[in-house]
Amino acid sequence: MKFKPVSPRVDIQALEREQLEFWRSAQVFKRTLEGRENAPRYVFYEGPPTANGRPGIHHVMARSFKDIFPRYHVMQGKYVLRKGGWDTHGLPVEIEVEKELGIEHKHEIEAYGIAEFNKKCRESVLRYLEDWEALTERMGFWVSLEDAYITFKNEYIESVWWILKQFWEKGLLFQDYKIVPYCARCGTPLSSHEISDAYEDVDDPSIYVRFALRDEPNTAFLVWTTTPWTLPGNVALAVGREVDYVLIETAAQYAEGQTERLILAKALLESVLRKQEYTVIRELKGAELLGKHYVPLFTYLPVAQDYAYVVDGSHFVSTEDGTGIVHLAPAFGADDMEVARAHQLPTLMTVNAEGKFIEAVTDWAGTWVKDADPLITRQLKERGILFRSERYHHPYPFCWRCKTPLLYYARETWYIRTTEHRDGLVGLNQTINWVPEHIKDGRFGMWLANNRDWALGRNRYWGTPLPVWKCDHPDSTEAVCIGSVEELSRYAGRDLTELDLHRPYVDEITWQSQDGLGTMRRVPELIDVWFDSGAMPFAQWGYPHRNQELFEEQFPADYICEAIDQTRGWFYSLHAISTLLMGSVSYKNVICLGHILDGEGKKMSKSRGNVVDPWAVLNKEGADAARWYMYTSAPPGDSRRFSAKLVQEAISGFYLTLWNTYSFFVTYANIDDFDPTAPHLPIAEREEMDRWIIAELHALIKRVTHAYENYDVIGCTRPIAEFVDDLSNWYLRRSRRRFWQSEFDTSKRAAYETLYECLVTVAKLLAPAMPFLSEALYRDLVVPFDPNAVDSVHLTRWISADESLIDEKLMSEMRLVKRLVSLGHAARNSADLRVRQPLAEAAFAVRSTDEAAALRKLEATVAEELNVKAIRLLDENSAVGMIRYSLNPLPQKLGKRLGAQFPAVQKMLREGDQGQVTAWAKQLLAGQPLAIALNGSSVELSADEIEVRRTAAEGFTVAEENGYVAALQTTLTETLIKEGLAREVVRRANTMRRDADYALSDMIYITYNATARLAEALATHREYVLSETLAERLEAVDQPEGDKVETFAFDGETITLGVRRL
RNA sequence: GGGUCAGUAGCUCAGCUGGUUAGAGCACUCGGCUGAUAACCGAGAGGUCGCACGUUCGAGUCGUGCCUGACCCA
Repeated sequence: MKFKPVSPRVDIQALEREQLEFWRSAQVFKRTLEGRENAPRYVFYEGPPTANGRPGIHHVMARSFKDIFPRYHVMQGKYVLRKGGWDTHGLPVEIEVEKELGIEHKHEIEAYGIAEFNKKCRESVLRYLEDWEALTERMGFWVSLEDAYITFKNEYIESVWWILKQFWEKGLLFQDYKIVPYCARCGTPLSSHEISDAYEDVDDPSIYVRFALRDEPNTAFLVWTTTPWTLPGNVALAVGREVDYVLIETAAQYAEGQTERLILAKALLESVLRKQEYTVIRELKGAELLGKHYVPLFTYLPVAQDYAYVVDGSHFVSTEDGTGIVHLAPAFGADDMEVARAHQLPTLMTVNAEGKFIEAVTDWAGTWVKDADPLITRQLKERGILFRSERYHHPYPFCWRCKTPLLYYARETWYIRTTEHRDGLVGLNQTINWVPEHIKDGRFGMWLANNRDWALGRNRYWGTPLPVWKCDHPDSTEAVCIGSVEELSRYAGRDLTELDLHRPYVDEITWQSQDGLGTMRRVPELIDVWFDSGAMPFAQWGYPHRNQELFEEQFPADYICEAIDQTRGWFYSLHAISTLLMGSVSYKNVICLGHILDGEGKKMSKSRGNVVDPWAVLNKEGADAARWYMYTSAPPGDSRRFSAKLVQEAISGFYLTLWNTYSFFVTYANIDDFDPTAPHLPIAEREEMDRWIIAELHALIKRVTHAYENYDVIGCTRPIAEFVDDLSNWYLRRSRRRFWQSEFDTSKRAAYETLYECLVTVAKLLAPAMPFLSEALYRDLVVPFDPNAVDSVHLTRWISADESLIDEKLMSEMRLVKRLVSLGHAARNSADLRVRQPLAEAAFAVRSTDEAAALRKLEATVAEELNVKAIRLLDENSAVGMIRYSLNPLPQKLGKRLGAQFPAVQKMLREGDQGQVTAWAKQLLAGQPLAIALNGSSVELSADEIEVRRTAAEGFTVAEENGYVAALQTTLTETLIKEGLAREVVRRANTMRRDADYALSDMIYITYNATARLAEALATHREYVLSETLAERLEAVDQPEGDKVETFAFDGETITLGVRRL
């Protein structure tokens, strides 16, 4: 039986499509579960994307990282369910539909009809589902999309309701009046997650205004604000109790004949008054100002309580900017509201839900508050209240979808009391394995430590309705939280199984309250979509109404992976819900990905036009290459650049090297009819080179396995590339002769077996990372030959390393040999002696007797690689004059011991005269300690504290590096020269073979006509030339002829060669 | 404005708890090798390790401050 022939040029697209076809027809993904029903579980949770946009290259990245560990654990024999999911609710969806419908305001939606609007949302949300499914399949991400959870499904919502009811019953779900970032256009508060990316630098008004003291003539508090529209809502001023203030007198006229007096923080005097002249009348502490009344600027609203006086705001009043006196409008600021509550100050709601002034604010009624700013400022100026008006450049939050400036605005909304479980959140986080690690105690840990209650309510349409029903009678406090459809049916008194659990249908469900006062109606709010996704461990199974056992075995997740922006998004919502509900983590390991940048390191964005189309990459470089690039280019948590060029480099550096090794193997194995199923030669009986690459192979298995167990993606991948480089460019290069020798002896067999084992093992190690190439290798190398083999590499078991084969000694010996060979090449290069010219001898100096032994053991490899007849060790005597010594005191040892004396010792040893250094060196090489005089005292230095290095003396053909030396015998004898000439001919003949497109095993007939010396060389080395060129005949003729005839001139000789296939 | 991470050769990245003269791959130049390779081997060129100060016998590594970028927050 033959291996399937492979071209040295791989068609990646064809290869990947073949594997996809195979996976599809053989249902390989499905079969990863079969027969494993009782196997240990490995649990992966899919963070649901929203399919109302096309997937981008960053999704390829996330999906690559999501895929690799489940695949590995499948190979470890685990049962790995991978349920997909789609996030379908929320404002982004609504905004898309609003755009389609040409709707700009919330009330238009109600006019359009909530039922119809939500229907559109539902249609829009899976619009690009097919793109997502196609991309997911093409890149080889194995996830079950056919039974993906969808957050708008009734079963899903019902689970979410159940969770909320648990919180309700524990008193964790509550309503409160709070200041929230509010989008007046969308008519809904935004959660802190949603205002994340929303700050933009803008110019706002910056005005200083006078608040005249009620009881002190000519005197005013100087107050600064960037939101003039909040002034009509002012009820108090705040100062810092300990802050130093000053009362000053300026030149300005407060009123006719009265000089103005102002109060402000001392620290801000200069920055506020600038060049204006003033006199300090008095200094005072903030405490002295408390309780002082001032004249309100506006009195649009009737106010019953006592207000307009100075209160203590020590914890938020700063003297960084402004005047140190802060104006308080409880309806429009969190600090403001807190203080107002403490002092029972009124909250003046001067602005309606659309962000416009209410009727009572007669001067600007109906005006959008931001538009009112200049109007208010002008009025204040006219009234002589304005002290100064400027512009202020600062970041201000905008609605992330509609770009309307957000208002901080008092709203009654729903919260989850996460703060009550802060310790649990923090403690459980400590048990999670975060990659990169710093997220645990950094971004995520600090967020948990400063936890705030989760603002849950949203005043919108397309989302999970908050399942709380309240009695509509003002005197009633009756309220109930519904945890299932069945429960709702009970209250409603009819079967609601078919009810769509969205607005407006759930809103239509009402019933008589128990207390008989009124009707139970659902509260208007929906919940934050983040709650939807955070509930997925439960809701994806419809728990607890359905699939209870399934939930239990699939909770918590072993592994999740998303980009870093999910820290306060999904990572948090998952963690918070499972902590509050179960007292458990919901994931044990998490990889937090950095963002993807373009080839220039710029952020990718549609507006910049630098977005990479994932299909362009998948259809050209292919999925494996894209995946490999993602895995190897940077640690997962770092942001990384992405371009087709970078992916291309990943291919040529690794993919093609591996492919070529594979193609080499197949080519020769087929010539020799190598049978991989025949009993293999025991490793111990194979050659040094075989045992070495096998040792490297098992060290690789160990390393990669360890990395997989520790979620170290770079460790899972980069070492494989290093191994393949060793395999191709050292093992194979040095072993080629064994493959093409004619006799099928033990050595040849061992070489085939070794290379075969390496390729098959690499295919398995590579399977989770490069699912396509590894599958192709496995299916061509193993499946046709082994009747017991499963048909997919992804169904094979992960190999474990055989420790007994990891011969560390041999590995370090080979490292040495490679290094010495490298030096030998360098020496040849400096002497201008090409490798085809054989030399009599190469001599090496090494650093220890162990190394000397290693060189002797592997000298054949060195000799062949360097094309020298003999290898010799340089000892101290034979190297006289060729080598210089230098001494290197080892800082790690001596630095510690000698401390401040070290530099002097270092100088003395390094810069001493050659005679002295040579004497010291010989003494140290003999293992004797040195005693050197330093500042009158003697310092003893032992042999292991100083490294003796040999360097090449000038004028010799030697090369040196780190104490290793290679020296060449450069004298050329006639014999060596003739051998060199023969080799020149061999190389040219072989080039002609290749140009003539002969098969590797074709025998040829060579005719030649050469100058005398060359002809002599060919006669002498006739056998050599015949065997090296696979020639049956080599004949001197007058007119060389054949399929190809060429004339060459080199080294003063000329030859005309003709080759003909026999 | 605060936090986290990053800043090392033209590009992509290694550099462990401070320790020798800072490395690799790609790209470039020159030379070699080639009966698998879009390879490979050798040499060359390319670095104020973001900047400054400090701790230390010794700092790419530790500390402080600053600059730049990304992300998260305000």
